[in-house]
Amino acid sequence: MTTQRQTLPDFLSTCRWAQSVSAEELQRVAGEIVEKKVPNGGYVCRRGEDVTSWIGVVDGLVKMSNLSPEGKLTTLTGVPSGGWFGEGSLLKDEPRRYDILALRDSRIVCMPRATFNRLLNTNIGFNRFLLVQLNERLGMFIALMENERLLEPDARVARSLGALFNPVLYPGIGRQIQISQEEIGFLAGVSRQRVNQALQVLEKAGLLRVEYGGVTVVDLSSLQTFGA
DNA sequence: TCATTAAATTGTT
DNA sequence: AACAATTTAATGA
Repeated sequence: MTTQRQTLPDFLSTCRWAQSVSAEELQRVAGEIVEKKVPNGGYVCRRGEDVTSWIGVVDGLVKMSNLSPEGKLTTLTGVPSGGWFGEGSLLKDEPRRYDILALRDSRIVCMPRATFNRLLNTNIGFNRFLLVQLNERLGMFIALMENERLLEPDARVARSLGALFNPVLYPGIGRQIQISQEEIGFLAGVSRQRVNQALQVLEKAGLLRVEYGGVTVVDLSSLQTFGA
């Protein structure tokens, strides 16, 4: 495992929203952010909780999921390293609507609501970032619906994986991601067996490499448009 | 460091 | 869903 210990300032410098924040302000923000480690399978936050912060993934992978009253688990989306989420719940001032689970040991940072609001009230660049982020996510969910309705399993797997490498939402993510085929199945809405089959097809097509417990993307744009 | 074992993940039916 | 094979992680000599 390449467990590189990235410092908080290092991480923040890779975040797009930080580009529009002055050095002094960023330092102040860094001091207000709380770091925490969440073990594989642990909760980053739970449905129904008060939303007290905006959440960033320094290293790791988390998923938003929802447990229905009948006990059916649905995975909505995954957030890899470099991603921030929860701005929707902060802006709406409502309890968190989904469980966030770590898919592997993850380093998480929490920006307190007060800090988030200060940036919102004082920094136009930050507001513009949020617009772009919300717009990008909206596009992602629309594409997701399209995928589920129109595409065959190979393409669903390809595009679900491709979405994890969205450069706008998750900048700085490499080409490799650690995720089990079972979890890819949850994200793509197909069985683990079918994921295995699809990954082999995609590997033969030269779009990615299959590894134990993860994949490395070789041709991202082809992956994101597979089946078009 | 090496060997053994358990746990996780993959590949196939 | 079940099973065997493979890879990794953990343990202790």
